[in-house]
Amino acid sequence: MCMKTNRSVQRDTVYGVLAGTKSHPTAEWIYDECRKLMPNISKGTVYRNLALLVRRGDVVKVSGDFDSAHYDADVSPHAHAVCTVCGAVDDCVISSELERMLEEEKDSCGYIGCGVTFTRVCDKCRSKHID
Amino acid sequence: MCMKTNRSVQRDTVYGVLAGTKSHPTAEWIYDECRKLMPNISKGTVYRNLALLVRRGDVVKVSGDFDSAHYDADVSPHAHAVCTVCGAVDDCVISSELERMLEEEKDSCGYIGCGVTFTRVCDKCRSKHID
DNA sequence: TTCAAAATCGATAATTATTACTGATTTTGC
DNA sequence: GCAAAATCAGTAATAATTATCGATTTTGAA
Repeated sequence: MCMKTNRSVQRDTVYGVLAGTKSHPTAEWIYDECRKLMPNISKGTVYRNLALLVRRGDVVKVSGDFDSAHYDADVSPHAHAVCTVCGAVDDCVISSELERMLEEEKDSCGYIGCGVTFTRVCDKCRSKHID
Repeated sequence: MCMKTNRSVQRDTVYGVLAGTKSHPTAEWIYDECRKLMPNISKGTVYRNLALLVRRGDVVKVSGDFDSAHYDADVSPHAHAVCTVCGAVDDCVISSELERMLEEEKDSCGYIGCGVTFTRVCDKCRSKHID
């Protein structure tokens, strides 16, 4: 059983599904994927374990404006780009200089975490809307 | 009627209430305040106008992890500090150097907006939890 | 000013995401 | 091996937000 998720095979599955994608999925998507591996896992179990993993710092919720929460198993400091049309979330490489400054700001003010979210219209949505 | 909100007195009220506070309130709080000024404004009207003001760029949703959305009439680029215990949102002064770098990143990548959210335990919550 | 078209409203119903509850099952640590 | 603690599946409940709809208000051209 995975070091990070020990004590339940369901928790291991939830974490494994999330860690295996770069799509920053919702709880619903994670639930669907988990059911492919473990057909009668319940939605409550997915929510409960996601909340626990977030509490433990093994998973982060993506900061942004969504109808439903998005999760990320990559807890290293990095920014996200969110499409204002379809809501898709992508990782966003920022300069190490900017990253350093954010870390410094965080540490000097005693903050726990920092989320940076840029908004945009993604390529897919832009190519559809040829206004 | 206000330049930014024209076409409806209800919209003007919603915007006025939001612009008159620095508390980054939820739709529910805004609704309660609006009712003090206009007792039979409906909740749907508050939600509809907030969504419209966000679409027009006169209001922003605060980026973060909340049970319900928080709004801000200050659309200038600035960061927020969110308490992980009570959810309170405060403005967060960041260095002009950091602000400049975020603007640069935004512009060079063609992003529309940028939200920076630090997490922390606020003074009020810290003083209660003397663990 | 007048009046039809467009926008907006209040009220309420419906939807959706998330959380809470419960008795059964699994895991842990002695 | 076994009792205590943790977790589960399933389901019910809650809370935030959106959709609908007939009535009212606002707009803009005649």
